Amino acid sequence: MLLYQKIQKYIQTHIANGELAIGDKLPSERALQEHFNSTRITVREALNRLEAEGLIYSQKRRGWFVTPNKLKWRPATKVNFYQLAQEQGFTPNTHVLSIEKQENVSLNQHFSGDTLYKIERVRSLDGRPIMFEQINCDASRFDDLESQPLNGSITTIMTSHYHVDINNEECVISVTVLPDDVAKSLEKNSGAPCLKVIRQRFESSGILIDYNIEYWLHDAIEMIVIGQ
Amino acid sequence: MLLYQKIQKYIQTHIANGELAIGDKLPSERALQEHFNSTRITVREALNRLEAEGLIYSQKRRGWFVTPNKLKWRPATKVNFYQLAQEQGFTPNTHVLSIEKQENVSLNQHFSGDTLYKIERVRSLDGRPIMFEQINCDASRFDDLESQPLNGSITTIMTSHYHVDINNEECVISVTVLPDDVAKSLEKNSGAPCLKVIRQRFESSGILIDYNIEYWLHDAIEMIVIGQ
DNA sequence: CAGTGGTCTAGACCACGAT
DNA sequence: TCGTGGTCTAGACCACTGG
Repeated sequence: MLLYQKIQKYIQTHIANGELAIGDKLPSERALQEHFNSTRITVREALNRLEAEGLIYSQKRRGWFVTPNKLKWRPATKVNFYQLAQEQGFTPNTHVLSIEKQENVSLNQHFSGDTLYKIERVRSLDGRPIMFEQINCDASRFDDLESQPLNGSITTIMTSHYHVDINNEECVISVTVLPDDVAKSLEKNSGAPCLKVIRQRFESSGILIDYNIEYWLHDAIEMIVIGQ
Repeated sequence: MLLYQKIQKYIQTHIANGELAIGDKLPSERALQEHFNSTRITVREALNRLEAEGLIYSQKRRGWFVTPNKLKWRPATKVNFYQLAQEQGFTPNTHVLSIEKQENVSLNQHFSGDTLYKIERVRSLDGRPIMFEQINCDASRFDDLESQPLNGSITTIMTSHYHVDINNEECVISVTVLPDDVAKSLEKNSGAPCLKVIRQRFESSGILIDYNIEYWLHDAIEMIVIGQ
């Protein structure tokens, strides 16, 4: 067995038998290096593989930690983030990074209005930032949106306050890496793998309600999709 | 700018301007190392990041190549792999690794029958293996399945020959790494990131038709999901 | 058989986090 | 300030691929 595999197995075992619990910090890279009479390169090879596997994660310059359970998410249902997270035993939080109006240029293929709202938020579970989202919608349709409580469910605001009826949505899902600015917002190193979701939601008239880009940490989410 | 980022940018640029086209082999790690007066560790840092990004991929001990376009896949529709691939300009292929009957033990929570078929296949686009799947179904429901052409659409066989009506399906999607045996089948290094999809399909009676596990290379697929 | 990627050693310096 | 992870150097040997 290769050395990095031994290190991997060692950590896997300690997690499996509970000596390392969810959220715990792993020994430092140098401590592991000494324990295995090895080098940091090899230790980091093992850590990187465990990270790809989703067993551990790193926060920039703070260290390596045992990954919590994944949030099970059904994108096609209207259950909101707070409810979903709480049902699964997490303490959710949403931090609004920014809301601004901008001219409809880059997204003009999507919206008919000439001014858009752009909202950026970070969502956390038990204090761990796991998702960044950018929400784009028509400013004329959602007049004075900035005065609404934007750290809650935007969907609820849209349906209750603006009387939008969300009829259907389309998600495009791919695996890629966090853009640098998103990585910073999520306290991750640049280049961290993620699940990217582009969501478009429509009214029954066919009009586009919002166009959203979400970046989920790859180890923080499990999507459940029902077809037909 | 960091050295590995310079190397990354160099390769990105060469891909963007077409000097490196889809499927092309990159210069060897040692050639890149010399070109940047650096070391293989740093070169490999850059290559690993480009791989995570999906721009390049490696085949075990053969080298690094420019990633082809992603297959756009709508899991909830019944369009089969061949048709989908051809519509998008790929030449698809399916290789059946094995078909065997086994006792219903590990999956007994899913099927009522006491014997199951287990089929393992690898699917390729333009000669590149991109997906491994294991199909499990009830042997009594699909009598003599091994005499059917298993390198085509199993769905078509089930509907046409066995008169199954597929009513709905549930997919559970997560990001993880290829298990070692799957990595070998796909000519990848162990630890390669992937999209794992567990699909269950049901008849309108609610009976489970098949229980499938799919591993897609993370850079080979883009899923499109329609909700409501 | 030559060249490639896969694994590994034994160090180093720096920026940032915790305290 | 000290310890951490992030980046980087300068090598080495081995297993496998391809010619």
